[in-house]
Amino acid sequence: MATDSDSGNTNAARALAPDSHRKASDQSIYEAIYEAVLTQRLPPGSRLPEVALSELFGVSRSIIRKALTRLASDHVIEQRPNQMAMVARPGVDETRQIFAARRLVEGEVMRLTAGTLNKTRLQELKRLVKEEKSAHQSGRDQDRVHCSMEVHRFLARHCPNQVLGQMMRELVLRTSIVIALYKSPGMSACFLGDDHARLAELFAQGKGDQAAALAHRHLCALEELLDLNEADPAIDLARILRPEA
Amino acid sequence: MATDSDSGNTNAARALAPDSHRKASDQSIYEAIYEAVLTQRLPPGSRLPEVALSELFGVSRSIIRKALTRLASDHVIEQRPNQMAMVARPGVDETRQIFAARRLVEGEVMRLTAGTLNKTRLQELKRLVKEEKSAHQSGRDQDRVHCSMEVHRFLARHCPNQVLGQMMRELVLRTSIVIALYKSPGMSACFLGDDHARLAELFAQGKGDQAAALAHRHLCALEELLDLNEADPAIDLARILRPEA
DNA sequence: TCGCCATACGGTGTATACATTTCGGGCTCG
DNA sequence: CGAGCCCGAAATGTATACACCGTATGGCGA
Repeated sequence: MATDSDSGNTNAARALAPDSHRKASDQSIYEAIYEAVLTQRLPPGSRLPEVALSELFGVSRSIIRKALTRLASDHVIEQRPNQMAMVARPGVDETRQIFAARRLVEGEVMRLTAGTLNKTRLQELKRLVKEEKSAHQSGRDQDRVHCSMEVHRFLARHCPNQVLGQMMRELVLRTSIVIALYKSPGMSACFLGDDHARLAELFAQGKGDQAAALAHRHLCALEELLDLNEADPAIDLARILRPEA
Repeated sequence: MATDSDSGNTNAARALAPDSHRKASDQSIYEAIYEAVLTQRLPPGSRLPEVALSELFGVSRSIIRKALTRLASDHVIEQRPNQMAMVARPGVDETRQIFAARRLVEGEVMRLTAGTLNKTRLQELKRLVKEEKSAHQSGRDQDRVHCSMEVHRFLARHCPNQVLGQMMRELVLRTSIVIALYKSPGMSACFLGDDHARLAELFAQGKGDQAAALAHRHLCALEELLDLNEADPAIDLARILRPEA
């Protein structure tokens, strides 16, 4: 069986900091890991050793520990006593709850945000959607995922209610994690991007309720695409071999 | 240094731990501060010096800093560089957003939770409501606040969707903070407890939608009671300058 | 007397040393 | 030959030392 630790460590290093992250603040480290998890460069279960990270970013473990504590608080990573932190690996039930919560929150964000964006913001949104489509057609899956996430995060960022916006951002991240965990093999080829384009259109027209309904369907479709009914045997084995309370 | 009542700083000490918290873990410290803020023993703006806390709990600053980092992540306290942490003091706009978010989340929690409680749980809920009423009639405001919070936290804890439940718990805490900040003078005498009793009744009958509607009205009424409209800087300044004796 | 500046103090920011725990390799015994 | 035990490497948990920053205090000059 492939050893988790080896691959996880190496991948973490490559996915996080190419080279230039000397003397980083805890905020920048938090954001680096956050971004890496969001774009699925750090897959669920990736291990994050404090010493390796401290050497990577050129700071002491204090800073790393602060960043990890914050990430754990946001459910991005799991921290167990005397064990290396790892990117969160939510179970099936939690996954369904995350989707349900996100449907609720994102729907309201849509309602509140539609019609409040000026021309510049709308252009930016449409550019994101366009870029996502382009990345999809070019087969650049990494970029496609990034743009898809950014569409949702853009809406969360410009929601008049920033409390809800922050919640939505956290849920978008957790959604990204569970998608990476439970996506079926050919799923990356599936194109949900039309939804984003239509969403942008509804935003331009200020039709909040319709945008909310579309987002709701969008998320339902996304959840349906996941292998939540019969988890992969590999995942089940991984879960069984890593017992916890 | 004199630990007399020279300033409001050391009030935190009295509100947090009488004496028995030697050798506490970061989790217990987190919970102690969390509980103190929730029950308004630590009012908004209270300062939380790391050294004082470390001596109070009998641990080093490392543990304190971890607890404070988590509390800041949950918007319980505000942390500025090179400045003492203080209990959060949200502005008027954020307060409205917190209420709006909580209406959304708590409504859904009601819908999901109603009808799922067994007899034991229902009894426990009714006992809480009863205790709240008793505390109110006896004038024990501290206990009344505590029970009122516990009613909502109880529902959040038993919501089938724990992702939403956790969100609701965070919103309940933030609501408690802004209530302490913006409540009008005679507000503590106002009795919203009947709502809680009716809520418990609707839960027993499994009427989720009605429970959600009631919770919505409950929260609207609560928000209306706050001094949010004429909240000019004078109020904030008065609160800040007050030695809080 | 009022206002300004230098200095001291308290507090946080960061790094590091040491203790404790976990996990894996390798040896030994049945 | 296999199972169990021992031990060491490595990671985290905790405490502490030191540097930096912000603030308050007190003196000095106009």
